[in-house]
Amino acid sequence: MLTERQQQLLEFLKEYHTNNGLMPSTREIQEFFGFASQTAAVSHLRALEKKGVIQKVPGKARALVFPEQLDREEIIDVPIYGQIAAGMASETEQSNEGCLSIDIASLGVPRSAKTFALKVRGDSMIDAHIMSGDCVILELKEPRRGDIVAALIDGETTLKRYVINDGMPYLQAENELYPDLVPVRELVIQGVMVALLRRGEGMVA
Amino acid sequence: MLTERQQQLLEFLKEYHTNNGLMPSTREIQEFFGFASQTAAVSHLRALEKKGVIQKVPGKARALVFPEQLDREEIIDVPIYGQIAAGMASETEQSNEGCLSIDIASLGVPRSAKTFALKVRGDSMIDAHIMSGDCVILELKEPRRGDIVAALIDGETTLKRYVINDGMPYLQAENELYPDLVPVRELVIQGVMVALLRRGEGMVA
DNA sequence: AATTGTTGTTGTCTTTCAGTAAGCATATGA
DNA sequence: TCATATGCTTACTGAAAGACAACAACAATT
Repeated sequence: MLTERQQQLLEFLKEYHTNNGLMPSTREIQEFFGFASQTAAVSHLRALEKKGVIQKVPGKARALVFPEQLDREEIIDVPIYGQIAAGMASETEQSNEGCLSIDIASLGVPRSAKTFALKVRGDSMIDAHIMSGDCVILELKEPRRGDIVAALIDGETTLKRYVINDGMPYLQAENELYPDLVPVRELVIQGVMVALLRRGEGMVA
Repeated sequence: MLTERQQQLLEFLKEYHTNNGLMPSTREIQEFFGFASQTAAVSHLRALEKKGVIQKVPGKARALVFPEQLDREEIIDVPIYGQIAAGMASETEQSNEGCLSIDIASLGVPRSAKTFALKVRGDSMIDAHIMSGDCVILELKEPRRGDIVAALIDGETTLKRYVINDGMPYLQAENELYPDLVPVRELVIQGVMVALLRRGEGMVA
């Protein structure tokens, strides 16, 4: 549908946008492609708009938008703090190992929610269908009974189910091989699981 | 850290950006807040930049960026076509039920990959820890043995493991209660699973 | 043979827009 | 008390940037 030249232009727009967070002006496009005239860029943009791959807002500077960006939900950036059951001494230690960017609608959390992510290590939650290597997204909020939580228990963080029995909260593994973590000295809930992201093709049983 | 007025300004910037896909000019900010001067907007922006919540590119029009947007990976929009094992007559029938926007690094697919998503219905893949209600992300590519695939088999689409035995490909459920889908009349692979998104807090066992 | 789309050119015009100077009142912390 | 941050005002400048007119060569259709 797009010609080769138009494809090149679109690619430049995308690259410029991801690098700079804004759109190039027509003269910047002109310069990049070595046009002698600014009008060349303009007419190319017109062609791209006609084919629907960009939208222009007339009269405004750098006012090009990708249509898909417009009807996209708001994106939030969930920091990945590290691995669970493998450290994470305290909440403040943010060993920021990258970010997970996803739209709020798919995550299903309010816009104001404080969220973070942890990579799961171990199979203590396998019966809740949480595998080793999965990335769990947690929200900072009060847990309700039955929630899966990341908890700091006696110095170490684990992912377990939060259960209340006779008014006594404790942690339950979802694997018969693991014992419940009954009455504890200290129990600090660090986050409540709200979503899970599994990645990778080599999903061998 | 931010004053109330600065918070209002930031909120306006975000709202304007999500609505229009670009940043407001200083004069548009002025107009929105009813300032008599454009300089008021400028100095507010300067304050916001000093506090690190926005970045300005000097000399360029509408050149405000949110820092988190800059070090963000590229976002791709994965269309959700519908439910699996519940229809989807053909590949072209895109009953677009929203979109899942996520950064490519977290998805783990190349930028050029053709992807789509399906909501899982049923528990035939429960032993591969794919639950009913999960959202599987699939890529349009050739399956390799052991991959989990969405396949059109005799008119209906299902999510199964792709197995080759004696040069004969067939589909295997990951649940003892379900039979293998052995030699078939037609076997069209619609996508290979590359990721999975589980959502919702009520993750009761 | 005629029309439309692509890919350009030279020029010109006008608006948008960022940036600065200079000033003023009110808070807030050192 | 003095400096600094906040939250504005009026007035001006000049570059940045969009838009248009007119033209031209070369496809690809119709």
